[in-house]
Amino acid sequence: MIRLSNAEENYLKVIYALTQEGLERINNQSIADKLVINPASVTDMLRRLDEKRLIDYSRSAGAQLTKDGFKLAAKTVRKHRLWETFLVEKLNFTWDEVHDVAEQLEHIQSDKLLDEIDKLLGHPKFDPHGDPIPDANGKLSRINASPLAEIPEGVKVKVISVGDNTTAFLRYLDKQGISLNGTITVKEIQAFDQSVLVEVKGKKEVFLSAEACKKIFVTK
Amino acid sequence: MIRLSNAEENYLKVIYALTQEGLERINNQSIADKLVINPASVTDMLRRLDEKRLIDYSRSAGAQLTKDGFKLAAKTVRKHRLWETFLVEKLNFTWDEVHDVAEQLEHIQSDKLLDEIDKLLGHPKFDPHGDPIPDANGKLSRINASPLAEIPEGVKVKVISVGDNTTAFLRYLDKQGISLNGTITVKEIQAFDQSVLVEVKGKKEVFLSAEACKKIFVTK
DNA sequence: TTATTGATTTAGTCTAAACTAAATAAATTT
DNA sequence: AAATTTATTTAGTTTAGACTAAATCAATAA
Repeated sequence: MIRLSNAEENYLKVIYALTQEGLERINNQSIADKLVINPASVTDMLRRLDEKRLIDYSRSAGAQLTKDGFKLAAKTVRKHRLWETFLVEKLNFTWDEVHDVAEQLEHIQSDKLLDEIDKLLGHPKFDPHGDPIPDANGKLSRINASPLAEIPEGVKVKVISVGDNTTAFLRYLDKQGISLNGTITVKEIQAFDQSVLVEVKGKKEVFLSAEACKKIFVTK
Repeated sequence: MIRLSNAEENYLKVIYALTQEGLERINNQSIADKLVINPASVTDMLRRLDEKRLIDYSRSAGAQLTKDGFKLAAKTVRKHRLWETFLVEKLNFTWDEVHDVAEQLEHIQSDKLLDEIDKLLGHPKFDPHGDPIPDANGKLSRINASPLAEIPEGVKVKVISVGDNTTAFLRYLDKQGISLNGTITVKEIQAFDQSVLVEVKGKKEVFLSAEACKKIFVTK
């Protein structure tokens, strides 16, 4: 197997993520935004990844993962999410503490380590943020979830995943009593700003901003 | 706390190790040998580490860890050895499989991670090779051990640690039936090459080369 | 003491991965 | 269609951390 640098893995991961998000064309700017780097740097790297046949890249078509690139990207994401799960399940981390550490751990090169962690955790399908963990072939379990922002008044739903893994957002959810698999009932959508009054776990009522509601994914 | 690069941590670790080995003067050449890099590169890095007040460096006196440098080096060693212990204790690694992975894991930056691993393992004092794990203050448990090469004929000893963590050496020991805490009786020291005939665990007799005997540390 | 050997440093080069500023190309708005 | 905005690329720079070759310094041996 090819040995990639951390930077290369991070680029592949971002292209993978943007692809999952359904972007029609992965352009340099969006990659630069995600990685918080200069677009000029992206041009360089995309050319190198194209050289290595990990992506197909052209100015007009943007970047697309090749078969090899997809496999490597999925593996990095798999590692990231397995490590996050491990940290929460085995080492008393909370869901808002795991992202940054997993960003480092995902670059550790050891198939045995990955397999043993997976085994220890019982081959989990979802990470602590509800994101699916790619299996060894890169295949994802999918759950059909909608953003809370699209749920009409009166409907009771279950929280399936969150679309923002930053400490700030997750602590905000903690404060509101919102956690994975918890239930939420939409009480009142405010017409003027799309914020939503919800009942959390059948108890307290809280307001969630429209922004927050786009990042909370739920199902019936 | 200061954030060091992996390379910087590796240099500090090597200086720490050479200091432990009792070298009177840590010179550029010995560092270059351990890291398998060019001595000219060492000069560069030692100056940078001196700049950062992690070592005191001069051509005549060589390199010495400062208080800060020592703390950081000990922490890296602590991480390395805790990870090795974790891999063996929790993830079914064998003692010959852990070194390279721990070389990567030792650079992960997360105090919580380190503390939780330590807690999970029950605050171990020694790693799978019998090397002492520095505590949070850099303090080492010491066991007075001698190389097997210095044990006279007829004496029965216990294996305490090994001075070479390479896969090759450890597999060799496995083959001979030698493991940590196992007993060895010195039967016959060969005059012509200092190789030693030993009885392992009161059963089979094997020959150990003089080289090997320098790397096996034992106690009575 | 001089010669030899070995260690260290200097000077210049290389690579990966970033940067800035300017130029060009493409897309959108007027 | 022209003007403006946005995206991309070019060209040149930077930094860390390595390299080589040559020069210098220090220690040891003849």
